Amino acid sequence: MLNYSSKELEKQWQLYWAKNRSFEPSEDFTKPKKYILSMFPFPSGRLHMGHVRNYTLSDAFARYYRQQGFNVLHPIGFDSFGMPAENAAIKNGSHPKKWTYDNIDYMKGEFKSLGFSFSKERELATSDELYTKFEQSFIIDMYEKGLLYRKKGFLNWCPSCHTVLANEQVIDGSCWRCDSDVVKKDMNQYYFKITEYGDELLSDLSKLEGGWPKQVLTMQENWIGKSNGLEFKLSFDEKSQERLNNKFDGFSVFTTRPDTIYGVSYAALAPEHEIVSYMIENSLLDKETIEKIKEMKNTSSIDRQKEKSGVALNLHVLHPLTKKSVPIWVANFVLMDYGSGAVMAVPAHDERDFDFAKKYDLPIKGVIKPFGGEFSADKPFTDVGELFDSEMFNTLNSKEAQAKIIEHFEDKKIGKKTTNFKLKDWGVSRQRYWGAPIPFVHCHDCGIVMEKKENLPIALPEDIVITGEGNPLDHHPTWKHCKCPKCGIDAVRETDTMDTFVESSWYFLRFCASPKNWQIEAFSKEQIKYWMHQGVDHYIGGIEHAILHLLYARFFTKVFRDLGYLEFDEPFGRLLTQGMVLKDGAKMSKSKGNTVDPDAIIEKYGADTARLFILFAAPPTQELEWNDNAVDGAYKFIKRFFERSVNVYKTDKIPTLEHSKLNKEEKFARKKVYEALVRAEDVYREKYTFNTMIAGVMEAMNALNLQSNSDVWSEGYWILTSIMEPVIPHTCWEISSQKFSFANLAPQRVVDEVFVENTLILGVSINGKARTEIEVSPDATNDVIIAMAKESASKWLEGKTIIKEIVVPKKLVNLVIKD
RNA sequence: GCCUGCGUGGUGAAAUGGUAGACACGGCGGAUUCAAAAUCCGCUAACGCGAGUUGUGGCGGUUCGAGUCCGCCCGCAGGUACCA
Repeated sequence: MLNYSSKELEKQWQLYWAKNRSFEPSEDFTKPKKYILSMFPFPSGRLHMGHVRNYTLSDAFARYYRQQGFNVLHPIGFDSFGMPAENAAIKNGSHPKKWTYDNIDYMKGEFKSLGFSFSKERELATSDELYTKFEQSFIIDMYEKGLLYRKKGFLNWCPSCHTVLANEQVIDGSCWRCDSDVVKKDMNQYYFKITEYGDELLSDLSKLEGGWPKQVLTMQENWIGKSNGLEFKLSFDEKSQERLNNKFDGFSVFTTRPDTIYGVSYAALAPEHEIVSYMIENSLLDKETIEKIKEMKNTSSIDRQKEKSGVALNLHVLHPLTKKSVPIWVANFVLMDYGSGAVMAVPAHDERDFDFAKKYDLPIKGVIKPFGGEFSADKPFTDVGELFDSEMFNTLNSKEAQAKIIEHFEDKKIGKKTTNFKLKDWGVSRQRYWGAPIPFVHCHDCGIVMEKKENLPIALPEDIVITGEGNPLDHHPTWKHCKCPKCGIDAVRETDTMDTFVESSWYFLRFCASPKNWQIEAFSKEQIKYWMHQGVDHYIGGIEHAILHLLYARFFTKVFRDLGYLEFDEPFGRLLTQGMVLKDGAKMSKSKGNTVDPDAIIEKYGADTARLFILFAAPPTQELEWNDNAVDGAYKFIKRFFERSVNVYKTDKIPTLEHSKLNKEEKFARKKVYEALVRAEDVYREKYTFNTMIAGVMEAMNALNLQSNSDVWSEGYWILTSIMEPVIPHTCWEISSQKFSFANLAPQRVVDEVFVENTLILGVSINGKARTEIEVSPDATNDVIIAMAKESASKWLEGKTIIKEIVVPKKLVNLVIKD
C-alpha cells in the first residue's frame, strides 16, 4: 500500500458506501440526532466550485457526527423548477423536463465522485409530480386560511422573461435573473400574506441570535423594515371638496416624526394615488399638469430617484391641529406602495421634503432646534432637539414629544399609533410553464374554486410548445379546460404556476419523511418532531439567500405551525453562510472565463484533494481564492499521509503507551497529535475553522515524522485518520480498513498526560517587549521565576530600576523598569 | 446616505488581552539523479555583517502588556436605499 492511487481508491470506497447503505439515517428515534443540510442546487447542468464548497462543508459535519454516534440526516435534492429549463428549451429545442432530469442525473454522478455522504434514498427533485402533489395541497390549505389571495395590482414585470417578479427578485430596478429593466404592470395575481407574519418574523429573529450570522439577522430585520408612527387624516377644505365633486373628504398619511407636526408646510401624493387618478379621469386638471403626472408615472424607479419633481394640484387640506391651510402637491418621491401613498411634508426636518421645498419655493418652518442652539433654515435639522412654535408641546425633547403628540391625536380621535412594514405580500404567480401549477379553477358561476385534493397533483402537460412568448399552459389546446370541481360546468384552469421559491420553502421538511411513506404523506408530525428538534442543526449555504429563501422558509414554517402540521417556530437553528469561491480575485463565472471545473480537478487529483484544499485554504465564511499550486500542495499532503502509514501496525485497539518512557521526539509527537484532537473538537462545536484543524494535523504529521516509535505512529494514525475522515474520507477509510478495522472511526479520548511538561519555556519581556526566554520547572515559585528572569535579562536591566514584576503562569514574565 | 463585515509577510492565512506571522503556497539553497520529474533536508516579515531596530490601514486612549478592547479617521467588500 505504498502507492497512493486516488482514482482506484476513491471509486472502491464509493462503491462500498453505496452497497452498504452507509449514509441512510436510522428510523430509531430514541437515538440522538443531527440534521445537517446544505442548500440544494438548481440542476443547471454541472456543479461549480461554490457547490463543491457547500457540500464539502456539510459532508464534514455529517461524517463527524456519524463518528460521534449520532443518527445523522444529510439529504440532498434538486430545486428543479425554474426559468433556465425553459430558456434552454427555447434555445436548444429541448424539453424542459428532459433537460432538467438529464442534468440531475449528471450532477448525481458528480456528488458520488466527490464522496458526499448524502442519503440516497431521500433524494428528490421539486419538479417530481409527487412533490407537486403535496405542495398543491398546502396551497389549498393556505388559501382556505386566507393566507393566499388574489388581487389586482401594479406588479413588477420582466419584459424579457415575460413574467411577474416578487419585490425580493427586483435588484436595483432590474430582474434578478436576466438583469433587464423591470416595468410596472397592472394585473391579477396571487399573493401570500407574509405581512401578517411581519411582526413574528421580526421578533423571532432574536431566537436565532448566536446560531445565525449577525449580518443575516440584520439584513432580514432591515428587509422587514418595521417602523412605528402616527397615522392621521388630512381633511380637504370646503373649496377643495367641491372641486372633487365631494367624492373625497381627505386622505390618510403616515409619519414616524409626529414631533414635527407643527412644521408641516405642504402635503404630497404619489402620482398613482387614487385622488390623482380621479382628477385625471374627470378632467379636473389642466393638460400641462396631466402631462407632467403621466411623465412621472412612466419614469422607472431608478430615474425617479435622480431628481425630485412635482406639480401643485390647487387643492388644500387643513392642518389637523392648527387648522391652517396646507397646499397639496403630487411628488415623484412619494411611493404608492408604502404607507398610504401620501405624506405630510416638513421641509425643516426632512431631507427629501427640504429638497422638494427648495425646488418649488415652498415655506420651510422650523419647529425643533438643537439643545441650546437655534434652528437654521439652511439645511434640514433631523437630530433630536427641543420643540418650539408647537403650542402646548413647546420645550419638550423631540423624542419624548413623539409619544405625547400621538397620545394627543388619539385623545382627540383624529389619528392613531400605527406600525408600517417595508415587507410586502409575496406575489407568487408566474406566467411560465416549468413550475408547479396553482391548483385552482375559474368557474363562471362559482368564481375561483379550489381543485379537490384527491385530484392532485394537477400535473404539467408534456406536449407543449415553448416559444418564449407568453405562457405555454395558456396556449395549450386542452390542458386548461376542465369541469368546475364545485358545480360541474365547463371551467378553466388557472394557468399561472408558482414562484420556485415556494418549493424551497418546505423541502427541508420533506426530507424528514421516511421514503416508505412518501406516497401517502408529505411528512409526519412525529418524524418532524424528531429531526427538526431545535431546527436543522447545521444549515449551510450562500449568503445570497440571506433574504429571499431564508425569509420565505421561516414564513412557511410559521404557517405550517398554524395549520397544525408542526409545533415549532423556526426551521434553522444554526446557519453557516459560506463565502464565495474566487479566482484571480473575482467570483468564478463563465462570462469572466475564470472557472475551475470540479470534474477536471477530480480527474487530475481526486475528490479528497479538492475537499482538503477547499477546507484548508480559508475559513468557511470567508471568500476562498482558488490557487492551483496550493491544490497541488493538498494532493502532496494526502499522498504523504497515505504513504507514511507504512509506519503503522495493524491493530483494532488504540495502542497504549507509557509516556514517561518515551524520548523527547516521541513525547512531542504524541503531544501534537492530541493537540490536533482538541482543536478538532472545538472546530465542530463552534468555530468551524477547518483550516486550523487541518493545520494541526499537519503539525502532528511533521512531529510524527521526527521519530520512529511504531507505537507512537500507530496511536497517532488512529487519531489522525479519525480527525481527517470528514475531510478526506476515501483516504481515511482505506487506511482505517487496512490498519484498524474501522474501529478508530469513533469518538476519541484525549489523554491528558501528554500535555504535562517537565520544563516550561517562559518568555521574558521588559516593559512588554519580548527580550529573552527562560526554562523553568513547572512547579517553580514566582520568586524563583523572577530571579531567573532577572538574570537572563540582566543585559537590559543594567542601571535601571524594576518597578513591577508580573508573572503570567505558563506564558511569560514581564519586568517593568525605569531609568 | 444608512446597516453589516473586513484591513496582518510575495500569497492563502494563524494568534482565550500575554514571545505576531502557526500551517501551507511560492521563492532561495542543498541532497538524490547521467539529467529531469518525484522525493527528502534547510532558509525565507522588513532593514542590518552583527548586537539590534522597525513592524498587524492611520491617529489617539485604556493596560504592566493591544493584531485583539474603546474613540475618531482612511480604505475595501457585501447588503440596502426617496420606506415618510
